[in-house]
Amino acid sequence: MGSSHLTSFSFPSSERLKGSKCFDRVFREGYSLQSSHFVVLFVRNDLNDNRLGIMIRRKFGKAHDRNRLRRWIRETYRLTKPYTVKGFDIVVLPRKALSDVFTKVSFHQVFEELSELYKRIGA
RNA sequence: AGAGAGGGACGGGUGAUCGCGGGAUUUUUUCCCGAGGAAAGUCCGGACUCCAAGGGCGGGGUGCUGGGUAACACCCAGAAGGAGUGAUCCUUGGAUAGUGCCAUAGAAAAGGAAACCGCCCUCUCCAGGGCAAGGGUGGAAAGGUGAGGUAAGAGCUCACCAGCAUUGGGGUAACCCAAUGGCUUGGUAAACCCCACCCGGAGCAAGGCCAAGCAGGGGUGAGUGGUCCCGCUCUAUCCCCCGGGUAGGCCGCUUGAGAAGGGCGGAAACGCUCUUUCUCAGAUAGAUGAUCACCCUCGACAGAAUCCGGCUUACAGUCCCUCUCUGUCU
RNA sequence: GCCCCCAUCGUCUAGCGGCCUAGGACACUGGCCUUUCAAGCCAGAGGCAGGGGUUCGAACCCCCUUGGGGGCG
Repeated sequence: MGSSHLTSFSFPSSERLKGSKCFDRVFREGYSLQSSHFVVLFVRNDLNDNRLGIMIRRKFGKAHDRNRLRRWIRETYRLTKPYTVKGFDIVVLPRKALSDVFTKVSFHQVFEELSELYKRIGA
């Protein structure tokens, strides 16, 4: 019971989306969900798990801010894993509106917004 | 107490839970480590790797002097000039090797030439001659100030000052001091340049190995192409273009001009030496975050990507050391 | 990550350190013309990315910062 609880929140490297072919497939065939600050693209894969990819442009901000946003997106994915439908390749993109207000945004706001989008995957 | 000057250290802490990267132990867990003073800009200097092998040159860089260093455009000490009451700070080769430029204004902007308003003499005027003190122009006007001298003036003469040259002395040197001489020589080298010293080029996506796959394919060139560019020289069936195929894994990859402490040398930067001291990120879609509790001053700038030595830029706040000036009290 | 390049009116661009208070084209505004619009003519507004330095004087020369763009196995 304890071990299943541990694995449910983990984030191994097999659950990360790698390779430009995989990204191209999501962009070409995927469905999109949008909020005011994020775009989530997803497409069904042949695996039992989800795979998460994050794309943040250099234009978004300095390296420190890009790292922070990437960690927040991954943390949100990790914490909402038990409530998310399995078997999809997911790509998360920040929109331009986020980079303008990013210094004032907290983790909770990102978490609220992204977890809503994650729940709608596959619907 | 106030106002400053110089230099250094730190960059929230502790505990718990979940999660991530690496290593050790091993077959399943457990333990250990895990961003910065700037990791940044890529502005310099190296180490390292490749460029078939060379050769000088072009070209580039640095710029008071001496020392330190693997090396530097960095650091330390000193010199000259400038700013400040001061602690301190700022600047730095050569303009008598040559060339160029100095718009407008101004008479004249650099082989020593020139005269607009002027001054003086000859003189009725016209005109001729002497002069550069004063005015004016300009960022800058051909040494400055004072006295003598003169028709008026002028280094024409003299004194002092600035500057130049020579000689002597001190200092490793930049330079300083003294004497003598002739009376004088604009600014700009972050303009070309001269002098002294240094530099081959590209960069870890360098480069090497393995696996898979495609087509041992087609075309141009023979003094063309490549070694950063140009020229010379040397070498080779080589180079380039079009089209096609992969874009996976491993090595490089982190122990190093390393850190801490002690001793010695040195004025300092720094160097030498010892410790059975410490080992301190190594990812590759790219690891540090979230939650809870407590405390304080409620946390700025901001994230390693081959590695070091600097410089520069960004930065909330806290602490320490040395020194200066002003005011008050004893 | 490493290595380069660029920055001039709203846009595309000229520009020997002094002629530059920066020229031209399109676009914009106002006027003339036209019954009206377009075209044409006349006039106007609007810029050297920012900060230091060299120079008597910088769009131009030298540093630093910022913002764009490109190349690589």
